[in-house]
Amino acid sequence: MPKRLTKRFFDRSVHEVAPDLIGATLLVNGVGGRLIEVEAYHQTDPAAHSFRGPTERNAVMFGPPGYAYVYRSYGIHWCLNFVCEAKGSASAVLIRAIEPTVGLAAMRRRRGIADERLLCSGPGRLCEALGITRAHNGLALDDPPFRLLARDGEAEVLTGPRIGITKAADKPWRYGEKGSRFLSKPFAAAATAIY
DNA sequence: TGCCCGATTAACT
DNA sequence: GTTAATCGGGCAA
Repeated sequence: MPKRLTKRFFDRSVHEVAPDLIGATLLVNGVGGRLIEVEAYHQTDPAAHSFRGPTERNAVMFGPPGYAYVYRSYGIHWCLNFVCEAKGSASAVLIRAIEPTVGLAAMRRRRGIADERLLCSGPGRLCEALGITRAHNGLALDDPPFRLLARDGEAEVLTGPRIGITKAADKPWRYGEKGSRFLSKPFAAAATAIY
């Protein structure tokens, strides 16, 4: 049986946690799937919400690791992050894509579409499919409604530039499963492979 | 206070 | 390829 991820798993550099999450299973109230694509953000990173210090929105990022940071994107969508590293380092992993495996009917109903590939491929889309809202901000990742299971075996992970940012756009802090059709965008052919 | 810009998405031309 | 939807934060006035 796959191992549950605890708060200790997240108490490491965000750049170690991010690739380790690829292939792990995320369920919210029993609905979800396999993590396919994530991005790392750190307080020293100009693209991070925490870069300019704590605000009401990003307060969870400044707390202990192993908790969910959920924020409103473009005033419309929700986006889910996992807080990493020791309290105060204000780093987090943005969850960008999931391969839906459990609760397909619930996800299709929430998204209003049938196409499996588009159910959870994108940070806003997966939050809609999993029913994630502001109510999940600050909740522990090792307790219900969350359920996180370590990946079973190895994964081929690619890295490349993050999506949709203008600051620090050159940093290769996007991580994703090689060849997955559930990526929000494919990786460049020259993307570095790590395991 | 007002204005601009986003870690986005779907529906346009 | 372009644009609307819509809200929190940053910053100028």
